[in-house]
Amino acid sequence: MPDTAVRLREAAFALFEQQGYAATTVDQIAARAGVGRSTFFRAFGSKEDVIFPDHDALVARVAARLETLGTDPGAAPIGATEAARIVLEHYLSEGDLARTRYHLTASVPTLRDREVSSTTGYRRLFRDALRGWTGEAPGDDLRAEVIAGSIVTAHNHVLRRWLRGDLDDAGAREALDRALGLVLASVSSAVPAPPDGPAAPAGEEGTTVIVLRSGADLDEVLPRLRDALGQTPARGLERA
Amino acid sequence: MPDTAVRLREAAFALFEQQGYAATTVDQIAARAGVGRSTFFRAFGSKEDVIFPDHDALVARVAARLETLGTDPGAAPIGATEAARIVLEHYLSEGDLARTRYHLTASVPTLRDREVSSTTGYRRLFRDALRGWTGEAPGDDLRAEVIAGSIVTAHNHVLRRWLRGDLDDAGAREALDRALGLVLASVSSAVPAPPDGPAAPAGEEGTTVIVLRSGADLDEVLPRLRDALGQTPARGLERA
DNA sequence: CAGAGAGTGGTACTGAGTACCGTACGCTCG
DNA sequence: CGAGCGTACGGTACTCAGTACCACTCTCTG
Repeated sequence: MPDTAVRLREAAFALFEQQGYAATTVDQIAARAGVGRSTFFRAFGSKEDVIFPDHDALVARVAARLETLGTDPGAAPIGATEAARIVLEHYLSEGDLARTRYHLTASVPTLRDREVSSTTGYRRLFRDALRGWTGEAPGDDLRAEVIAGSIVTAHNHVLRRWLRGDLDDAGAREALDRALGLVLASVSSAVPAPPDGPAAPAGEEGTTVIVLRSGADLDEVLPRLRDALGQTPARGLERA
Repeated sequence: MPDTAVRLREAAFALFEQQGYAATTVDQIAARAGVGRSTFFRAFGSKEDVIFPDHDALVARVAARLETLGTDPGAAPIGATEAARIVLEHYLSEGDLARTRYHLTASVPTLRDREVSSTTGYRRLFRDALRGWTGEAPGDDLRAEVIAGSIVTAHNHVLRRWLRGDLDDAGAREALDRALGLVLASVSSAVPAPPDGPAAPAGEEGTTVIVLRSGADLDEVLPRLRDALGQTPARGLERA
């Protein structure tokens, strides 16, 4: 990052913390950094961009890691975990800068929207990479989307706890491993057998049964289950 | 919606489709609707808001449905499914208006960000409601976040297919049932025992069974279900 | 020394969003 | 019936983000 951009970023963060984001004008930032207004917009495209500087580079690194995933069923969870760790490590290396940004984004709706929309970029990245794992087609990739979303959610959950100060660096790394483990374990039951053909496995026509809080009265439930299934032969959601 | 707001919305959509979003000014919208510029900003807070009119009301309806969830382990998935269906039905009732908005949001980055950030609102809604199910604390609710995110992802996946025209109304309703079933099945294994503490309903010990895509092989499934229940006597998720 | 190119500052403009004021319409209450 | 009152509207003036453009000044090179 060029020298001018660094001075602008420092000036911006100082003013934001002092007067708030909305009350700070680009003129003030440029003046404090000792440069002209044009220079600010040349360095950062917008007032928001000064908050999220090297975001694009981070996305590129994650994308590069995810591109090596392939279709190996075992490699996908490991690669995804490593990709998520890249993002976490980036924030850890930022230290207080990341925490300052967190307090800004938490309080300013505009910045929160911006951050949220950036997580969508990660979701897309993981989704596209995971398609090789789930064997789904681009328009019809529910499982890949759900798994990708869960990974990003798990990462952000841990990151937010670190940003709030609930976790130190080591604790965050540990928590990310555990969170991703839990997510991938509960989610990989939705991943079918490795793709036989190019598209979805056609032969799978089984019955999926979810049982919640099954008590001792199983023999009482089964007949009612049979009734329920008889009433809605094709598909449906029944509560017995 | 007042008469003036309707005229403004129609004028806005017409101009957006004709000239594009960025090239259309608020002055033009107001002029076409036959009102002053002030009136536009009184009716909608901003140029973006005219695209997402009754969004707040929809959020409120979903929130109201989710508030009745409680801690009953069986009620949570059903209530969440119904809440998601409220959103889908809203879009279905909008018809072409929703599809026009989709094409706008798909092509204009600003509007896409806006829509993405609105889905975060739904995620929060579901997460908070699901906490009673997972028995987690507000700061430490990874499972609730993952499940909420998965529900929203599944809903949006189906919605997007409908918006693209891949699904008709009936197909969308059907697909939502299936998608939520798949998501809840793969995810509810991550839900631990219902909280033993004060939140748990003490007397109710029934068995909740959700059946999805039941085919003709019921007699083949039931023994395996019995086995599965035997293996995990307290609770669990099995895929037969 | 001449000239190309990059980084910079300044000026002028568009357009969203806000604040404020005057006014017209419809209402109720005396 | 008329006086008051609240609401919706139109208009003006302003701030500020973002864009376009031009002029200047270095530095590096032929």
